[in-house]
Amino acid sequence: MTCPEELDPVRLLTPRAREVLDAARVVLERDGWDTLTMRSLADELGIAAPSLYKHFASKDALRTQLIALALKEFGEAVRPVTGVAALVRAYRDVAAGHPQLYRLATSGRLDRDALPPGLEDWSGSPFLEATGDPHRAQALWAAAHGMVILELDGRFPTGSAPEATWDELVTHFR
Amino acid sequence: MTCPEELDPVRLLTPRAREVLDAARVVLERDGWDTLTMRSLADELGIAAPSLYKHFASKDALRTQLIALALKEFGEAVRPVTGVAALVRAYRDVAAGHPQLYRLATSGRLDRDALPPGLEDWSGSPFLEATGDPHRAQALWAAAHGMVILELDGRFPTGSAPEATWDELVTHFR
DNA sequence: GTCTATACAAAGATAGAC
DNA sequence: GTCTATCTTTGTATAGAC
Repeated sequence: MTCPEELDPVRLLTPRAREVLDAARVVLERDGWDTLTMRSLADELGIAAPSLYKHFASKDALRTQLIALALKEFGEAVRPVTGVAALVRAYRDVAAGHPQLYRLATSGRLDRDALPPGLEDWSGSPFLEATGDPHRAQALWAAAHGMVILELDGRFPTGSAPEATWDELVTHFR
Repeated sequence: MTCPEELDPVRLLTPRAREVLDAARVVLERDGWDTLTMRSLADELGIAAPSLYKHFASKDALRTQLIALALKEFGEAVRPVTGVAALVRAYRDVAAGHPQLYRLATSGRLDRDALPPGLEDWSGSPFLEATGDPHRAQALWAAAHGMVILELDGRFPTGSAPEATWDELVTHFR
């Protein structure tokens, strides 16, 4: 289930810029955002660092594109499912599959003006559809995010949250 | 309600090191961790940056002390309350009162070997007491953390989570 | 415990040629 | 679109005197 054409953040990029973006994802997942440098990204592509500035004006512009791409893909990943339990399961899985991208897209302030208008809402709308109520949707999303991010950061004493904890969460919202 | 003496991370610091730590909190809340530098911290104290290394071996050592201090203080803040609703309320309030310290203490990996043994568990134990079950406690903590961190980061469309969303969360766990 | 001076490293970004 | 060369800034940390 793909996102509407007008929300697709990649649609205005040149082919080469998309290649750069793809390489950035690889480096991001390998190293994390803080240690992704314009140099390491250039190395991944086999070019010199200054060449990147022909495709993205700054590292921050690249970051914005990655976040927009994440909103699109995460939204697409959870959209096909039905019901709270399946939604939470899909949300957890897609985050676990792209941990650094998830972290980048969901942590810290968000520069909404730099995103395609409507993309953020579209990305979160599956929670509204699954719960049928805005506040319930927000609470479920926040709870799922809390579980995911604590699990990614290894914050649960056992190392990762037991299935029983996830089950507990789903039960409360069903 | 204070934490047990043997868990207090400050107990081994010199008086001057505590002053440095206090100044670090001020700078942290003002600027955030990423832009807290040894120079800005020294400026706050009115001394030269290299002088700080007489009190803390590295910036990372300072970070560890701040995190330990946060676990202690957050644990103390929520301990006196009784019941899920009051716990969640207290948790939200203490985080909102020290947003940067909360972020530092709860985001990213945690170097558990550098903390006083037992402090992390002690800090989280109010959730166990309020719910009476380990998985339920974990789920409630994760949900509360998700709400708090998304609120601190301005991730809810309205800017902060509506009271109705917090109420929704509490209702599910009561 | 504080200072000055300085080393050392890393990162973002620009200029201008090809 | 890519290169080389370079600028500029910033930050952690050490050495050694006072």
